[in-house]
Amino acid sequence: MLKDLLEARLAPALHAAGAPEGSAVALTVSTKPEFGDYQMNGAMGAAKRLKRPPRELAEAVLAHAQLDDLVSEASIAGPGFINLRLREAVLEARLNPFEAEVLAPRGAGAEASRVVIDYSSPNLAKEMHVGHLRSTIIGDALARCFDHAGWNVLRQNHVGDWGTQFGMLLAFLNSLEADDGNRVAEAELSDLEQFYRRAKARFDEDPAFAALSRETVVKLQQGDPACRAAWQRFIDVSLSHCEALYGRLQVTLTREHVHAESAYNDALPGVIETLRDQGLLQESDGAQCVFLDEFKGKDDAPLPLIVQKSDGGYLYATTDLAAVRYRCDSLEADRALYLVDKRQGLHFKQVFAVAQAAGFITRPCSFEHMPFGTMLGEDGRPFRTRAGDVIKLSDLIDEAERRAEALVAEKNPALAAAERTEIAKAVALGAIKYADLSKHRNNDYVFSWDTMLSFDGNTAPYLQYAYSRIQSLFSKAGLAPESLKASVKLEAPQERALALVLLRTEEVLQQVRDQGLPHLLCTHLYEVATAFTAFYEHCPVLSAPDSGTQASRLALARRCGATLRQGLELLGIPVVQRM
RNA sequence: GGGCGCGUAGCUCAGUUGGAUAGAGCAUUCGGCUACGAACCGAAAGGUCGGGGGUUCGAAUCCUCCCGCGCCCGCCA
Repeated sequence: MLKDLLEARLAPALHAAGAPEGSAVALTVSTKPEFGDYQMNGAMGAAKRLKRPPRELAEAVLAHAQLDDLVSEASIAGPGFINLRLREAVLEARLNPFEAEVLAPRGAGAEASRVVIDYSSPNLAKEMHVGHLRSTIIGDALARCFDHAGWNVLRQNHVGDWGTQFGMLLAFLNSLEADDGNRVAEAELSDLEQFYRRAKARFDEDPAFAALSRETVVKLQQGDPACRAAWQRFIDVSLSHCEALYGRLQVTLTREHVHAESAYNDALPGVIETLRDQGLLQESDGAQCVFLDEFKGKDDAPLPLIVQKSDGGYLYATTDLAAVRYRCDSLEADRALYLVDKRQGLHFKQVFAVAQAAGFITRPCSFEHMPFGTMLGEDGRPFRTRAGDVIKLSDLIDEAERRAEALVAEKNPALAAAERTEIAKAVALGAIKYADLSKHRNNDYVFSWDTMLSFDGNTAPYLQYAYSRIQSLFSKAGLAPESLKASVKLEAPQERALALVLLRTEEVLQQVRDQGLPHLLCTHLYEVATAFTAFYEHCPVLSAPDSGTQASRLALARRCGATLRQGLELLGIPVVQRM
């Protein structure tokens, strides 16, 4: 990375200039072009700690730094900024062997570690709805980013397949089958949402049925074979629904990534046992709880994590503790990321703390809740239909594809129907995902069809468009991008600016992995696309002044296209040749 | 009551962990196709970064106190 290259020279220089051990170089991208490419801010911070004039320390840093081969201009500005401008030759050298850096995964490199990513994790009792979108999309983008960097990624779809509502559903299923026979019941399951609603209605109206439901839960949990078989059938149908949606969304989750709640059933008594052995368990109002000093409730009262109900039943805290154990011991993860709604922040803080206290974390593994906010409608309230119902994911995708198709037809009427549909699907998918991924996940965000499908600004269609323009260059030139042998020679300022942005990609991906923030990649790709259009406006490619310039510009365009395609792919968004 | 998070341009959002004159995109106003894709580009205008105080060379960012909103806080997940 460019940044590493400079830091490797600046860190020793900062030290040699007298800065205390561990002083940050604080190298950042320059805020303005006149400040060069990168700026080092660390001299000022270090000077403060040394109580020395910052400019003087900055001068000492420059005196000690060996930068000549990398930097064409290094100057001190303001209170003690060090502004650096990289040599074109350095940029060119790193730009040209692009296949190795951009296209090929780094494989078992420096970061070859194992990361568990817990995402999507819908409840199988119901059909997937927009509430599952964020975890699914953000988690999948992160999984792709870690994959690309050579991590061993262990996707975990922690689906909800256990719990009280399954008693109700199974009881309802049984009653339908008693009435109508199996075939009809299968048909009923084709619309899970409606099935759930009907079961719930009966549960609320019919006390006998409610009682039956509760009995059914007990039978299920005791392992009654008939009950288990019906449950398994229900789960299979529900999982198939999920898989169909994952397919439409081009999400990389498959059945092998499913590690359901029920998979931890056998481990739950052991969790309680260990907690008891560790002396962490306390009974409170009949429930088994863990109280840790760091968690306080009202009036400094201790705040429990309840791990076993007074009736002996286990809770999701118990399951999550078992999952921590499994992910640490059996999966041998180095990091475990939980893409779960931010409302569960306290829950995970407690679970991770209890797991630590109980010794469940037996090896260095960082457990990280990656919270995200709620998807809101344009009225600022949680995104729902007019009637107040949750919006089914399948309906959302249908609507996006319908709108995208109309849009593509309007913008490019010349396209044949088949290609138009293909493009519309790519645009729809990009719109849905990018709308979500381009915002900081921690905040709630407002869902808007118009913003989403807009072709302007920081949107997926804009990026897809930039990519298709590059492809158009190559098809007009009548050559395949791979066949190009020329290397990039940077001359125009727009070429240089584009090169610089492209070479920042790895830095950005590093941040995405460190912080679990895919929106940083979105922002970066948008910068790539705008830098490309500036280049495209000012630097004729096909009608370049000479063949050398043309070849160089094509090589730069190719590199840019590869970065856009790769970047979008890491976000789970497809590109198209034409649109 | 306690805890967590949020509050930045009319709207939707960034802000690289304390750095230079706070940035984009929509929308608005103006300008650019006999131009490799105008599905584009350029320009203008738009701000007391919720408010006060503090820390220092320097604060949207850190500390503190208020205001407003959201969420969480013992047997749902």
